[in-house]
Amino acid sequence: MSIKGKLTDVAPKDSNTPTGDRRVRRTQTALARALIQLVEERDLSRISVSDVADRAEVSRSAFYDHYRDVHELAEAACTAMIDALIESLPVPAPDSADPVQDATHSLTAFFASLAEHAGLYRSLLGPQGSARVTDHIRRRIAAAIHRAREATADHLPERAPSGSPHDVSAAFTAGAMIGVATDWLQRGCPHPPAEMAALTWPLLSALYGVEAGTRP
Amino acid sequence: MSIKGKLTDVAPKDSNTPTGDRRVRRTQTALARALIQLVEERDLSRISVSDVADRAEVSRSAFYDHYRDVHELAEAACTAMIDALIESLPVPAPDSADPVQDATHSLTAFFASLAEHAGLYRSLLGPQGSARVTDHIRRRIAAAIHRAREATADHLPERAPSGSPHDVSAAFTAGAMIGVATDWLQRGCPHPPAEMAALTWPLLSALYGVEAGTRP
DNA sequence: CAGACTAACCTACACCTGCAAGAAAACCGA
DNA sequence: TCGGTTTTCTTGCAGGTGTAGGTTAGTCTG
Repeated sequence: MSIKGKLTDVAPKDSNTPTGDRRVRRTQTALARALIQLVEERDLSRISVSDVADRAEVSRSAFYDHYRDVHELAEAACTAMIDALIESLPVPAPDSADPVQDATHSLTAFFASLAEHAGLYRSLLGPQGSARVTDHIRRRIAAAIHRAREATADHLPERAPSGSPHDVSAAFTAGAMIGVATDWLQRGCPHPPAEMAALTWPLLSALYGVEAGTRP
Repeated sequence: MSIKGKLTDVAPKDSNTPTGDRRVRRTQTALARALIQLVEERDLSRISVSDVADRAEVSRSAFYDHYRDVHELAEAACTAMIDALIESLPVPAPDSADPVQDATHSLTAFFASLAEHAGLYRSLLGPQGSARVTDHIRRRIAAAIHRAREATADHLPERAPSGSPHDVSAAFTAGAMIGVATDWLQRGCPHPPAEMAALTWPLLSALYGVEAGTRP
C-alpha cells in the first residue's frame, strides 16, 4: 500500500538526491523538525525563513540550498505524515465481509490522524496556510482514489465518458475530504473522530454506491 | 487611514464599505483593476504590493491604507465575481417542472463563469494562489448550500444526525466543488462547461438524492 | 589516508514588507 | 466659497526575501 515516501520525497530545487550524505540528511531533518515545531506555535504566514533556520541551528543560505521558500519546506516536511493520512482513507475492500465497518474504521483513523496533529494541519490548511500544501494534499488524495478505483473498476459502472482521462469524481471526492477536514479543524474538532466518520460515511457511500440502505 | 467611518460607526468593514468619497472609490477600484490585470499575466505569488500600486498609479502607502496585503485585496476584489459564481450553483427549485434540467443548466453557468475568468481563478485557486481566497470561497459556498438546504428542508430526508449543528455535508460539497473547479482549471479547461456540468451533476445528485426525471 | 567532491557557511546586494509620522491634496456639507 | 474632515502622498525605518560569488569544512571513495 505504501509509497516509499521518506522525509525528502519531494524534490527540492536542485538535484533530487535521495542522498546518503549525512550533512544533507542532518540539515533537512533539522529544518523539517524546526518548521513542524514552529507551525504548532503560530500561523504559517508568520513564520519566516530566518525563523526556521534559526530554530534549526542552520544558516539561512543553507535553507535556500534546499528549498525555495517556507511553503516548499512545508510540502516536503509533511509528506510522510500526509502519506500516512491518505493511507487511512477507506478503500473499497473487494473481499471484505463487512465493507461498511471497514470504511468507517478507516475514516475514523483518518480523522484521528488529523486530530493528532491538529495544530499543524489547521495551520497548513486554513486561510493563513499554504495553498501549495493544500493543493499537494488534494492531488495525492485524488491520485489515491483514482488508483483504488482502478483496482476495483470491474464492478463499478463507468460514470465518466470513455474518452475522458480527466477523473472528475476523484477531484470531487478529494476536494470534499479536504473541505470536511478543514472545516472540522477550524472549528476546533468539536466532534470526536468516530463521530466525524459516522457523519462523513453516508456522503461517501452515496457517491460510490456502496449499499448503505438509502439508495436504489 | 481611519478605522471608523464617521457616519456609520456600526459598519464593521472599512475597506469593503462603498464609501461616498470619490477618492476611496477611485483608489480601491484602481487597485482591484490592477490586481485583476496582473493576476491574468502571472502567478499571484509573483505579484507584489508595489506592482499593484504602480499599475494602479497609486502610492504604495495608499495600498496599505486599505488592505493588509495582496491576499486581502484579492479577497475584496473578487467578491462580486465570487458572489456571481456562487449564485450560479444549482439550488433545488421546489416548484420546477424539470429540476434536473435546471440543475445542469446552473452547473453549466457555474463552469462557464469559471472559464470566463480562467486565468484569474486558476491563479487564485492553484498551488501558487491564495489560501485565504480559497478558504473564503469555500465558506461562501458552504453557507449558500446550508441556506438552500434549510429553505427546502421539509422535503429532504435528513441524512445528518439531527443534533449536529456542524454542517458536515455543506463543507463536504463546498470542498468538492472547489476540488473539481481547481482541477479543471489547472488542466486548462479541457472539457466545455456543459460537459463538466454533465460530469458533475451525477455526483451532486447522488449526494442530495434528487432522482432524475421522477418529479413532475 | 589523501584527494576530490560538495554541502554548509559567509557576505553582499537589490528588492519587498509592513508600519508610522506628518505634509499636501481632495472631498463634502453648509 | 469656505472650513473642517478625510484621504493620499512623502519620507523613513527595521526587518525579511531571494540570489550570487566565494570560502570553509565535512563526507565519500579509491
